[in-house]
Amino acid sequence: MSDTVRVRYAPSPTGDPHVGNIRSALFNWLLARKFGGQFILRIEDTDQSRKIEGSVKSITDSLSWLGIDWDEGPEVGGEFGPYTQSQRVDLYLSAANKLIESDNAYYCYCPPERLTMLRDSQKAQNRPTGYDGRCRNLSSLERAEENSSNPTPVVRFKMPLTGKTTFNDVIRGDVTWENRLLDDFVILKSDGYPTYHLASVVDDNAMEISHVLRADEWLPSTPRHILLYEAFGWDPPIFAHLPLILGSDRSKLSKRHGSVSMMDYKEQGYLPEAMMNFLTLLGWSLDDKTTEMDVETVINNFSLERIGASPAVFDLEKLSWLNGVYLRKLSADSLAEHCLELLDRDLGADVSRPLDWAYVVKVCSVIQDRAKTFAEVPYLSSFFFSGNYSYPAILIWSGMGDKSIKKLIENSTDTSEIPLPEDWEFVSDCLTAASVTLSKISDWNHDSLESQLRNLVEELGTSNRRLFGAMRVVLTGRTEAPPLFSTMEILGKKVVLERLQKGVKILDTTAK
RNA sequence: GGCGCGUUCGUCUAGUGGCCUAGGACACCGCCCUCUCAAGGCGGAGAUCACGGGUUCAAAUCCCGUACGCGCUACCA
Repeated sequence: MSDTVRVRYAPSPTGDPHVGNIRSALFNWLLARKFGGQFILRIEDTDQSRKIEGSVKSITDSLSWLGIDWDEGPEVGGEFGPYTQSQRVDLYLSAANKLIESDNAYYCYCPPERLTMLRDSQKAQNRPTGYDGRCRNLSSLERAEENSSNPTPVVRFKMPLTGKTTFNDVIRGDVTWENRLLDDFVILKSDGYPTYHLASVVDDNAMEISHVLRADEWLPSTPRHILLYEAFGWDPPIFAHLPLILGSDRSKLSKRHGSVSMMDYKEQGYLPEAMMNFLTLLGWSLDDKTTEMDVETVINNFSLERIGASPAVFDLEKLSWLNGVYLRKLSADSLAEHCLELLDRDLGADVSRPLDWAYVVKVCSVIQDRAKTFAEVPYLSSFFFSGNYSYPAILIWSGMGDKSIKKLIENSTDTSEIPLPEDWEFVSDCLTAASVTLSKISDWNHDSLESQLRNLVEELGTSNRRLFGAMRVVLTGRTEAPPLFSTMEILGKKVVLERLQKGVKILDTTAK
């Protein structure tokens, strides 16, 4: 198989590509790369009404972001082009004519209204829907007559009335349909454009596609394609229908399930490596215990045999976790690079721009273990950039580990109604003492801050938890933040002393 | 309604007749680490392998049926 693999990803330009769609692209690409074949990008724009401007760019951007490249297609060309179906209409037209000549297809003059009525009455009678073949056996005289009232007929494929159609799906094995249950489907529309069925078959043949890997939703129309190949006298490619990707309610993943377009994930701060890894696992597995894999590993081990048959739910939580795994592998520098734009966008207006690069790198190094996506970084690090935050004095006790107060805060709408505990004066004194101790420190770094403050805990007769916890709230406005000494080192002496003094003031004014 | 596909922990999955008293990962719970939150380490709970029949010395794995879910049922792709 190694030198004959030619696969394609054939999206229609109807908007931003969907996660499931890109997963199909990925599996095709993986197969091509594994076996040294070609991966072809073909734009299926045969539905003029659904075309959306900018879609092709969105498609190529999504692929490129993930690191998926194509050997033939828009931008790169290739000897089987053009790779946009609207530029190949003459091919489909002559293919349709060939089928008419060989009595495998015919003109159908039925107006859409008749088709709708037909379908409605079939539904009303609980009968299977489908074209009834009215124009299937028109004489040339009748055709001429129909043509004068409807000069733009469609072309329908003449389905065999008997027999069965079977094909072997790599993932599902033999699948069989009764021909009499299949109707005469349209292959050429009245606007002269082909339907998907004709266009994909003609192109897959012309482009010498060896394997068609597409979503499971295409399985029911595969017998049509097989029959088309037969009518043309062509050899069909190998088919593999990939399991659907579902939303949490187990229906086909769609907009109602949240973000489904690939670029949304880029914007939400996910890494392409993580997305690639995650998508790979949706329907494929390396073995019984590997979940973290780089692209090379996936390519080297990829095989159709290990693709599962059952649909998979898109689990955002697992994606987030996996993204965290990749995010933690980044250097502080590259993490900073990824976050700079987001920080610039999301940080408050009081933060002066441009952001200081070295400072951002330091902040990122301490945020890294706490972020699952880049998008979370501005929030997680905002207090490093601005002291313009507020907190109720009572939050200090929550920071010191007082669970009952923590609960009170959670359950109250107005925290100013919660009275400060009796030891407020001592806490205030502790903060002042810390401020005095720190003001004497000349070598402002993590280790000396740590040793000085640990000594202070002893002197004050309090605990690490309480002193450090109180300081954390005052220095960050939060009870959850990166480790205190690193935070202080990054913040710098001046800012730390200012915030401590402000904290004492907040405490004292609240208490009086 | 018709046709098709699917069915192993909540989720992603391993499993291709004996290695399965069903393995891994996410999520969950507990412990450790610890100045908080994470990260990390360790451990736990969680699947009568949808159900019912066969075949076989032996079935999650093969066969048949049933149920449920999903997909398709356009001059969309």
